[in-house]
Amino acid sequence: MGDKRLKLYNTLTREKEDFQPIDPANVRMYVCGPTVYDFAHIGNARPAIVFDVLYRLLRHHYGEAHVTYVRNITDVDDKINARAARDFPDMPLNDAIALVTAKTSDQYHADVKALGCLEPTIEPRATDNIPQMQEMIATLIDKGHAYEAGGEVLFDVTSSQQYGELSNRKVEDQQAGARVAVEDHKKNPGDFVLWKQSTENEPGWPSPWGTGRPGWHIECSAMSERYLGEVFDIHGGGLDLIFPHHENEIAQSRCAHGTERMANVWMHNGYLQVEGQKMSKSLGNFVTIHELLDSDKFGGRSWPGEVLRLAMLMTHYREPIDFSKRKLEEAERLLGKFARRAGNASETDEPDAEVVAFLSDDLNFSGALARLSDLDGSALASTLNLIGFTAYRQAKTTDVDEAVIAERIATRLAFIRDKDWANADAIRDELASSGIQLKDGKDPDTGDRVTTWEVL
RNA sequence: GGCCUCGUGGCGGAAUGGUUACGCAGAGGACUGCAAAUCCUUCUAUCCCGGUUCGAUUCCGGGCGAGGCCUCCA
Repeated sequence: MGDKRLKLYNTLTREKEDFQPIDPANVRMYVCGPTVYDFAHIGNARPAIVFDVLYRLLRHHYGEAHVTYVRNITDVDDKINARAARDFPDMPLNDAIALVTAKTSDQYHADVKALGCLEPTIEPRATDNIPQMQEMIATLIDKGHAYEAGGEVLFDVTSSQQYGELSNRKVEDQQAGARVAVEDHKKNPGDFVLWKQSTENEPGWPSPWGTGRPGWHIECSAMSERYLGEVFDIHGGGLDLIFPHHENEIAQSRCAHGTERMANVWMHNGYLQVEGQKMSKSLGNFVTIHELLDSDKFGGRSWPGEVLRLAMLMTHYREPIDFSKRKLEEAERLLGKFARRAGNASETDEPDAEVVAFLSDDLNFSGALARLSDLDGSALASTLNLIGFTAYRQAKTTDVDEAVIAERIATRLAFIRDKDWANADAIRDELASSGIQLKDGKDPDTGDRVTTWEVL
């Protein structure tokens, strides 16, 4: 039976299973990363955050040195080409592409860092793995799973008995649907591109099938093999990738390697909506991570990265999430409460076992959250640290002069002793306007007023 | 047309074959000169119809409703 420490829902079997690593000394996870043609939107933030929590949890269970997390960057894609041509029409296409991919991937790194995500162990780029892809394509041709036609190399979906297993689709049904573009050179409408020839100014690499570029699916198969082996533990991504992307990855890898599976556990996060509607450019509710963090485009203000992180985690990763200002506000209040309860405690304790147990049950973050409310001090700080919250306490403590505040508090207390409420309240308002919130308490022994403060 | 999810209180959101977590909001209270913070108490819920069962929100079937994929969108 499986390892009882962790249960994960597996899209392949549609069941929650005990997780059993192939090699506990090296637990291997692959997550589909961004295609760098445009800044990541808040929907893209969800898999980054969800699988970051899983990565941290795996490291907790198996040890930091025993988990390998690969998240790719797709930097060869026709959408990138189109964007580069649009944005830099006067530049040679390949130079424009380099500019677009560099700028976009830099922003992506800044975005996910602000969201509290650890860097993956390895972040391969598609363009650095072209030989690996070509090798896999050659193998697929040799084994009769792929063929050349019309200047392309195509995967023959009828060559794999199990094609459709992940998405529960049958090749015949696809044909019946007839919405797949039928192209003359394809043997079957569902056949997909492994390699396509490039024109002179499109990005291209020499190959036995002409100078060209890889199809979208082959890169993940090639890179996961290179860094994680032919069969690995967990493959993650968004729900919308189940078909065709993941289905095709599985077909490629399984057929090239002759293995029963590509990854043992397939995990998919649910979709995101904004204020009850699908996010789309036409509705005008399309928001990038960058805009949420650094502009007032969403809800009329900017939001700290950890607020976005917490808001994203408040809904179970497999459920659809309705992203809203109200949710962000609730997350922010909660983080503020955590900051007060954690105080200045160090993060040296072991993370709370109950929280770990909740998370280990297919990332039940809501249960974990309920338990977090019972914790304080170091236990709270350490547990929050485990799931990637560290900035919530320091974020806003810059730029305050404690001596000045102490002086103001003393002055106010003197006014209060004289029952000069007007002057006392003036000081409180003055500090409030500069972001300092005073809190009056009572010394339990003497009964004297004790005033503390925090940054709003 | 095929396939996949999901329907829990005002909102968010867990869990469960037998007292329905928790958070936010609301109400009341303690504390306070007034606030803020904190603490205590408290009102609201399992879409509809069948079936299995001693008992279903949970399992099964049907219905209704919502969303998604089938088009190189996480």
